[in-house]
Amino acid sequence: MAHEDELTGLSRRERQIMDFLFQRGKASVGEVMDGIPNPPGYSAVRATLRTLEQKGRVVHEEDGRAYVYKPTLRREAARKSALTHVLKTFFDNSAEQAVAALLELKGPKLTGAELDRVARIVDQAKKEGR
Amino acid sequence: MAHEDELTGLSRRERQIMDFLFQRGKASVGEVMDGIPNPPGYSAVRATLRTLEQKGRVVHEEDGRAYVYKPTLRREAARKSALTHVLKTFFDNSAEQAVAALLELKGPKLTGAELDRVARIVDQAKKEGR
DNA sequence: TCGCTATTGCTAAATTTCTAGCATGTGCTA
DNA sequence: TAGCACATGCTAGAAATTTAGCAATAGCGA
Repeated sequence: MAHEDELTGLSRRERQIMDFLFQRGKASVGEVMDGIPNPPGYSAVRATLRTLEQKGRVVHEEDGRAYVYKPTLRREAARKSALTHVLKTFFDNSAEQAVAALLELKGPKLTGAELDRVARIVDQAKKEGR
Repeated sequence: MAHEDELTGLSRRERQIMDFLFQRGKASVGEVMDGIPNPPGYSAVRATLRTLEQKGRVVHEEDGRAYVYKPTLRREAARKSALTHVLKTFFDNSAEQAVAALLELKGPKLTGAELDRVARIVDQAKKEGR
């Protein structure tokens, strides 16, 4: 299960930076530095990114002279992995409870239209289920 | 925003152990050791737990001679914090997308009854929303 | 009671993470 | 062309994490 370490195998900074990259999709060293709270110096960010590349978590492409980094794991897969982990850790693997918490989290900020779309998603799942 | 560090401020082992504690509710040193993958020795687990206690993340009570540790953050709050983070990092803060991914994740393993309950939750949210 | 086992307290060392800074190269512009 | 701005590669030191091991104590069964 090489998957297990997908989430746990990173140090603090590494994870912080990975999260930012997943959020953004891709970013240069400077963008990472500006984007994370309590950032270290430029060199430190570079070094961490280099480590992540060595670990196979990110790749870089060149944009002019500058490197732009992006995660190797597709967003789709990363989402799946993250949700699985949260589900297992905090919700006893109950999707039902997780959905409830999710809706409550957003609370009044969820519009009726959004809820309608969610309802449709649930409906869809039900049809496919049988 | 002392909340920000709620998730990021922990080292690798610390997070791994915290996750386990959230999952279990509470656990002794031995249980932690048996419960996590690639566990270090007994002493290492103890030391980490002590650190976590010092950081205020767990407390211990005594069960006979043995210490039993549990998170200080209530499960409710921990759930909220974890979901918020996942939502922000992987779903552009879209609860809708997250619900979709959640249902897809479980896929065929979701029973019709469970989906019904989810549907009811959505309905409920809709009513409260206006 | 005696010895065995399990547990904690503590100390210290190995390893990893985190960071800064210098050397170097490249393009841009005055 | 000379100098500035900005990027990378690299090295090495500081700080934090992770780990092991020894001493001491308490319970429990033979």
